[in-house]
Amino acid sequence: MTRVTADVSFLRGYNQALVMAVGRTARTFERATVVEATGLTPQAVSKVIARLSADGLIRPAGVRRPGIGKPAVVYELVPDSRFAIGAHVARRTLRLVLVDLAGTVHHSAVSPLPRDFTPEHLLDALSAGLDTMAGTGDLRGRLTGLGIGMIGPLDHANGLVRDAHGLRHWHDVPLREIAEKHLGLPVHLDKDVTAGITAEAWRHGATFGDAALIMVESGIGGGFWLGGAAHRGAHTNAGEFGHTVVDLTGPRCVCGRHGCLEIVHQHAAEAGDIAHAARVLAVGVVNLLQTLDLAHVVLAGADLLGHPQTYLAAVTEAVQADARRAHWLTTKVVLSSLGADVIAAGAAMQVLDQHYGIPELGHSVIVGG
Amino acid sequence: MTRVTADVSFLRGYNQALVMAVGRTARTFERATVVEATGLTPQAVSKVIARLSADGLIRPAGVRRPGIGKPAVVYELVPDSRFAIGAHVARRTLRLVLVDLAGTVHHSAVSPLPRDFTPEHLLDALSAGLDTMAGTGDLRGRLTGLGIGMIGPLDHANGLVRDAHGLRHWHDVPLREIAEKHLGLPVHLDKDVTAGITAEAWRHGATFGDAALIMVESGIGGGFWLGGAAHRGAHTNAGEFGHTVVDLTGPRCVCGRHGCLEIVHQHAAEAGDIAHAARVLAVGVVNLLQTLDLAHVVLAGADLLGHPQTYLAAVTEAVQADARRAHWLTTKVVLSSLGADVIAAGAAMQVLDQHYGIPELGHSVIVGG
DNA sequence: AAACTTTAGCAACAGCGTTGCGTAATAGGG
DNA sequence: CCCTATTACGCAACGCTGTTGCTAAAGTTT
Repeated sequence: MTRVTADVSFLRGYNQALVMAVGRTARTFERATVVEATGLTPQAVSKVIARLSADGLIRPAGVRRPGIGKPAVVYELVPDSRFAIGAHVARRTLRLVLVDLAGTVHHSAVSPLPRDFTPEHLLDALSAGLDTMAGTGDLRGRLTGLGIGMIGPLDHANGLVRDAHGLRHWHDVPLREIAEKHLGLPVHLDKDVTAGITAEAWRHGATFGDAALIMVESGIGGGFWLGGAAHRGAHTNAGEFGHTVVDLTGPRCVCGRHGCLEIVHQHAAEAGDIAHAARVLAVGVVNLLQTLDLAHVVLAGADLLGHPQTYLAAVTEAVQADARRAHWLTTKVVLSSLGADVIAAGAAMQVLDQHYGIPELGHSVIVGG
Repeated sequence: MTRVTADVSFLRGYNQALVMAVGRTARTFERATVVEATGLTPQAVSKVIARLSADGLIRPAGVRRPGIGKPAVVYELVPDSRFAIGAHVARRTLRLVLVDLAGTVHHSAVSPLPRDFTPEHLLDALSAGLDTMAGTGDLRGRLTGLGIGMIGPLDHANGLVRDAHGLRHWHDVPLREIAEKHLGLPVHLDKDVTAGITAEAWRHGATFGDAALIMVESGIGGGFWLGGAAHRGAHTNAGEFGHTVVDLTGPRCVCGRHGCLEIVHQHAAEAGDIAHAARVLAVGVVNLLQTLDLAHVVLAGADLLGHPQTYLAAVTEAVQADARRAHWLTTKVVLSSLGADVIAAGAAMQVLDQHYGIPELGHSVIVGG
């Protein structure tokens, strides 16, 4: 267990991050906007704004005349002041995206990976992709790092791929370390679904409540945003949502149990009954709501996005049927606005978040073993 | 949404809480212990210790002679320097406990509540119980408040009971407000299961990882401790774990869905097959582990504690069978050490936690509607 | 008695947000 | 044209935090 001590530099980072969050959410903002959103005094906001301006992260963008009195200075985030590259490592493909400080995806590219690719294969593909991305513009000094969203299981805290599902050459690979050495960039490693939900949270800003990203793509996974941060669990293994039992008498799943959401859904989909498959998924989603009480559910993944309206309708209907019992149970169900880029973009945003997001405090890590 | 700003007073409270957590976990401690546990400088710890000593929260408890050099001063928490009273409001009973700063339960008392009791009934029972508790010793100035753990749904942030299950007279009752007025004490209101998991976390200290309290008592509920804090969800409605579907073709539940964990479990229990009921519950627990990746599972509730070893064995077996796939997936399953007091004690500890626990920051509240 | 080791704490310091108050910039009224 | 009200901004002093540098205290060992 590690525990971060709180000193004055934490205050600096924390309040700075609050202002950045305002800038990311609102297109433009002024001092009074931040004061209201954060509860800081105007004077404190002035100091923070001065620091951020000096770093080139925000800039004045005109004035607003309040009718009477001195005009207010309007600021805006400088989106292209910082960039990060995100990678989505799937079983057969590598997707790379370039994301700016505002969370906008600038470039997106997919390249195939060899069947049963090795760490070396991946590093070469990353290296080549990074060169292409960096070649599209002069990013020197503005590139904060590379985020990798990958299938698990893995160990986020130590940057270790434990035993990636369906990949033979990935047992206890210290991917973060070797990638940093090979690429000369800070690297952040996380589960694909966790990266994905970070993308949604980063773009929505501080008002984003507890949420889940439901991903259907060669399996069913869930990424969680709880209490203002990504939830990874005790061993970075949260999100194996597809392997929750929804049918005690159902068919045997690859995981050894019977009637997992994933196998029941798969049978329905393979039978061609997508509507039924979507309703099965919806049962699982309502199970999540009962357990975690979420404000947002975001749907993503290639298999799901192949029939977006079918899934959206089924899940929305099930959620509303359940919420009908209580008027205050409001949960928004949406399709991911980033589409197929959501994992890679989220991985990039995790890197940006490490620098310009709310710093973590009292972070306890239990390393299993 | 409200967002708390970070200022120097936050630092004070935060680091103070770190020291208090050390004192609560370890029976005795010295300056060097805190330095290692928190990462603070020795000098900073000295200042914090001086403040806490002045408040009477900790005191010197001898010296340790390191063999060579100046002896180190050994400190200890002063358990009876602060107290809180906790209430567990169930459908037919009210349980009250007196808890000290160390988390020790001093007195526990159960009194019956009339069928379909009203808010007035409860206030009278609370009032009478508090007088008895306070009469057992002079608590003036040392009683920090009353915590209430109650069946939901309720609104934790606003201290409102929305519509307590099975109680007719409890629709939108501002219980926190009227109880504070009636009793002249600060009152904290939360769901029973959330209070329960707080008890476990408070007693285990900072090393307590992600955890769940599984409660089987006229229904099945779950309380969650995630990322170092209680997880309540977007509308204080997290934990309706009993109403997750585990059998798509199962019997219809009171909630309207089919094959909820609660109804399937209930059928098995009513048939007298407790071992089978326990295995059904275990399926639900493993579902939780798959979703949330927990480090601890705590079992509680009157119905479960009537057959403690049966349930403990079934859940432990299921968890280990699942973890067998990966050596690093370690989850501890235990029975609640506080037994029947866990909810009431946890409610009391929530009050203590508000004063002497880690202050929350960046806490966003979404009020549904 | 002198040297060494370990622990404790005083004093000065840098950096944070806050407070008090003066200044800049605009519109409207006399 | 000038004055006033209004709105926004920022300098300067302040209180408080944890940090740093250094000294003092209280033991054991030689």
